[in-house]
Amino acid sequence: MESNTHPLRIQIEELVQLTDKEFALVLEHFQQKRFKKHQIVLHEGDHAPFDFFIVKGLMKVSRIDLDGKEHILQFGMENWWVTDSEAFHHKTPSTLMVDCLEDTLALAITIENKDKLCLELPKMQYFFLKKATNGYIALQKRILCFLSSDANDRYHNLLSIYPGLIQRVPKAMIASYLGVTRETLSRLSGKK
Amino acid sequence: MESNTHPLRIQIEELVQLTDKEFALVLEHFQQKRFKKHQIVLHEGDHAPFDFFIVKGLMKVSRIDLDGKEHILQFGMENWWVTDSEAFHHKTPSTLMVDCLEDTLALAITIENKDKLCLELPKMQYFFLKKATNGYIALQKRILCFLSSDANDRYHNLLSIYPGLIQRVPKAMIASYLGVTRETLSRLSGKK
DNA sequence: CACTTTAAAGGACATTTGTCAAAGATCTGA
DNA sequence: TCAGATCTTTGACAAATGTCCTTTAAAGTG
Repeated sequence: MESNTHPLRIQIEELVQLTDKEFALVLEHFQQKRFKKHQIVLHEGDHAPFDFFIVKGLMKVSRIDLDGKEHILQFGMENWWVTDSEAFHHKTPSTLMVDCLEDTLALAITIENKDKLCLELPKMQYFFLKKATNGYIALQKRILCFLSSDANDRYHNLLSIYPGLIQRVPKAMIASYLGVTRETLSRLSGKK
Repeated sequence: MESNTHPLRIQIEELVQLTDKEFALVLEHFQQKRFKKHQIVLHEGDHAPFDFFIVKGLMKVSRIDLDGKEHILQFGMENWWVTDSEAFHHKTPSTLMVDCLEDTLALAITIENKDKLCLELPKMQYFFLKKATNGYIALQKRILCFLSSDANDRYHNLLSIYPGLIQRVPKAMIASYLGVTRETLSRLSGKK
């Protein structure tokens, strides 16, 4: 892949500029991973050795509750970062499951390499700080959506956050992300 | 206040060690602010010039929706950080309101001083990165709570996140934080 | 202390959402 | 292409929650 058009480089350079050499250094800290559709990337209870930058494909992060119902915390498509954040950063057993909804190509980084990269290239610590801050803001918005919007509004909000997702994911999973049953989501479809 | 027992220093030193001189430098980037109960610290639509570290007192962050209903995104008591994150970091007009539930003493930092401090003292950038990451993890947990728990579970979850809050805040506000009406919360009180 | 405001709880009823069941539609792999 | 699996929609009913209202208690104010 041409370095200048590498999706990871494009994302980083939205926040900080890198030389070719610096980006090469960044890439050295990642390993490329391929997963097949339906493959489980992280089992609940396991340690989470990687944070994944998705180059191509689609993953989901979810939890199965005591009644066997799946609750979807996050979808990850191209250019999204996906992991169990708590397990990854705190080295605790994962409470979430990560699996693939499509064949997926990802760049994987360990917490050790992430810390090392931040020390070697302080720009990258700035990059990760901005990404964490923006992630925090995005989750605040999702919470406000739970507080103030009904399922219909949340559905339309989802469409704007994940353009194209609706064509790639069963509606039952969309419902799970929204916190309603598939029946409720189905009844919503009639409404604007 | 004795420097070694300053609440801000205690919080920072949970993640990075500081010399007396370094902590003095940190403090130089903040200004002390006092607010009275019911005082509005940030009006919706205004710019958010400060992130507040609460030394003493209690604030809330909320939004009033089109029907006039208040939705509470966050409470901030001692040692919590409070602002409209999006408005503060992106310098956009605030979409949230911040006000005081008690007389409050806070340390206020501007985004310019925060950036400057991170450059002067890279440890502090690391500190803010860890805080942002932990904040992200906490919000993920709150979202999972919305997805998988009923209001009763969310209520007990709130009690564990904000010990002592229940004694300081009207139940109607607790209900607003949980995303239910005060009547529903009242019915819950009977259940374990 | 008296007075006003605010908070809490509960009842009655309407609305929303979940649950369970069934049927049709779509996708998928041999 | 066919047959099984998965997905989506719909209906009937139950459960949860919201809305509106009243009553009582508690807190704040002059």
